[in-house]
Amino acid sequence: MKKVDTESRQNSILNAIVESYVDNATPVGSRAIAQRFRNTISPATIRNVMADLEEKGLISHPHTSAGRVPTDKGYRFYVDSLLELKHLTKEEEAIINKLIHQSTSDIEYVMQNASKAISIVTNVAGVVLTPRLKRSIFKHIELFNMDDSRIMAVIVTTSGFVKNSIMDFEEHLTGQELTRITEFLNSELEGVSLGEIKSYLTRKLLEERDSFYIFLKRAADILSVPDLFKADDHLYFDGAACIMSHPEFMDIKKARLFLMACEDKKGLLNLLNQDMELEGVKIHIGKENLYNEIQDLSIVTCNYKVNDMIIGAIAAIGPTRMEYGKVISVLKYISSELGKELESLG
Amino acid sequence: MKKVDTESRQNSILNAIVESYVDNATPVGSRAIAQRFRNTISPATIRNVMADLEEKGLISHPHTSAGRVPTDKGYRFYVDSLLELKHLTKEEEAIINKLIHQSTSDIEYVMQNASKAISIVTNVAGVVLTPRLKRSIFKHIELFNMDDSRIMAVIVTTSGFVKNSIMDFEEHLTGQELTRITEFLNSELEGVSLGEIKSYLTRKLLEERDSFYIFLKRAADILSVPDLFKADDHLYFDGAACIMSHPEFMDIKKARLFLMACEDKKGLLNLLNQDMELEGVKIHIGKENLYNEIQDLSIVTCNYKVNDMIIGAIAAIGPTRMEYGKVISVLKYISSELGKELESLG
DNA sequence: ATTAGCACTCTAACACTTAGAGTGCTATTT
DNA sequence: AAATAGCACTCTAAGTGTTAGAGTGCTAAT
Repeated sequence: MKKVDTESRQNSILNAIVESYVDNATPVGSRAIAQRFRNTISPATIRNVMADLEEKGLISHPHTSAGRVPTDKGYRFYVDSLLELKHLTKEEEAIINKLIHQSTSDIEYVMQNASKAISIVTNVAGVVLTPRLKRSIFKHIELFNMDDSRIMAVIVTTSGFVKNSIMDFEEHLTGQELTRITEFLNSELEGVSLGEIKSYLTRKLLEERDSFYIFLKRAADILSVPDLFKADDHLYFDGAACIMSHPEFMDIKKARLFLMACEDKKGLLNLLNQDMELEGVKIHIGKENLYNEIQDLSIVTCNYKVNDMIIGAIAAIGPTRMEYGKVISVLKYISSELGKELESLG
Repeated sequence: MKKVDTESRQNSILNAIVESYVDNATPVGSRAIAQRFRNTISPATIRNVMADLEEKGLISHPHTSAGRVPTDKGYRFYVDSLLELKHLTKEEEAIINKLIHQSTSDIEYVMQNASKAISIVTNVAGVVLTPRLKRSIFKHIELFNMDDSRIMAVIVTTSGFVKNSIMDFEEHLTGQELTRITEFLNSELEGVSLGEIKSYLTRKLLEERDSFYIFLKRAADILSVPDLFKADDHLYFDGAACIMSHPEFMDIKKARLFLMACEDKKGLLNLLNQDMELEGVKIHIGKENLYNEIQDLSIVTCNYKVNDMIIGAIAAIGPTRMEYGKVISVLKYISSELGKELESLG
């Protein structure tokens, strides 16, 4: 009899279990798996393998005599080693493109639609984090007096994002002075990321020692207003309703906990800000490593770029039982399309 | 025997039914009502009155032998004629104030917190519509060249709202020209609402016939960019999770429909924009007159003002069985606090 | 090493029963 | 005439059995 690689058979059976469970949301039995293998392996054999997988902690029994269900660890192994990406259909790409590439210059609208696109195509909730200002590249600044004691600054980034901030400023600057400072900053800061402006100007300050110093200092003071780079922490969310179509949320209690997690902007913000730094798609499964240890919830995140610069992140939130292969592909695709759209707006 | 006013007794019994049902979410029987009246009326009598109320369509039987439940029509009568406003507790006011009067100049944050305040205090979902630009009063404008073909306009309103828009403009204007136009607009438009700017300038145009005409025309052209007043259609939403604590959403199907209604930004936007025009609190009960006829959902809306000018709206969305008296008071209070906060930011 | 066979377990579904809450009607009281 | 007590009736929700079927784990056979 031909020798079978135990390891690889275990893997392919785990793979089958996960996929069957993701499809049907019902514990999967040995018979069902055997059928997936066109009965080339008997249910009894599969039961043995299942026992092994259970010992490894990759699957579990809800009750003595029910089928098997993947554990968090099982999903983890699946996404790390087994999973195959699923290509998007033409229709899905069309839906996404239609939503994202609207001919509008309204970034808010694009973001909102991106989150909607995620949720429609993946059938789980979609989240979009606005472009991080600190990561954005300076394009243009304009300063002007609002009244005697307040200056308004308008900063435009290469990704088309506009940030304005009103600041109190004790000493009144004349329009001329402001214009000079504006011109100076515009010529000086081109291509600098907003996050670096402060240190950039400080460095400049150290170099300069002549009459220019005071002038430069003033410009730095204006831009050091704390509020200027704050408040770009908006999350766009969509798909709360479609989440409810998953059978795991038959129990309202669970549905509620899920929604609470979705509404926890701070937690999501932290997670996205962290994940953003890492390349590619990141997956958080169940209790694994979430800020919030309560429920059967997975989050898949992916950053997006403008002109090859990481600038924000998008995510899908759903039950641990989700189509990871598809979700990953969708996020990658949307990330790329969103990046393109933002470039065109910039 | 003393003669009893049938009408007024019917009313007070309806009142008791509604309030009991709102409290307990369970069909209310004659015994329970009798107890509410400290048994000054017997259950049998109440049954007779209930039969009358049912004939009038104000209450109904879920099943032959269950208690009574208010119909949409019953709620309508209740809110129109019977309802007593409920005062907020000091604690509730404190929660609201803490959320709204943050010492931040970030309007987004204030709006988000206002929606959260609604949902926390009323235990239904809260919605806040951003200040309508068209209703806002012009305070300041700044125009500057982004590059050869694009001008950026930044408009500041008295409510502290800042709107910026980038527009393509065939003919290049020099910085000087732009500055002159800016100065002109600033002196000319003070106190005009953004919605009236267009007609205001058109009127001016008709009056003027001299060399100033071209100049004025140009200014009008710049401000007639369609995008400038668009895109202030953001809704802040909070409380999807807390909605799930209501027993009417035990059935996931209903929960889902409810969430779908909450996510229907367009529908809500329409409703809020309409209601905004009317003074005071507006209530939409059940199938009564909602854009969406599917479910047991009520929406209560209230506009808010800045400097006595109606400028936006807030709303509470929940099951028809909600504490109208409280919700109304809360919306009024939050509307007023939100207005104050915006004035202080302006 | 694999598989067939079989005893065993657990659930989900269905039928049946029952307690209790509530109604509506009628006769009685005030 | 209006209010109420009394009572038969209805319907639900909860509990109890029962059963079919899906699934397991073990052992013996291949």
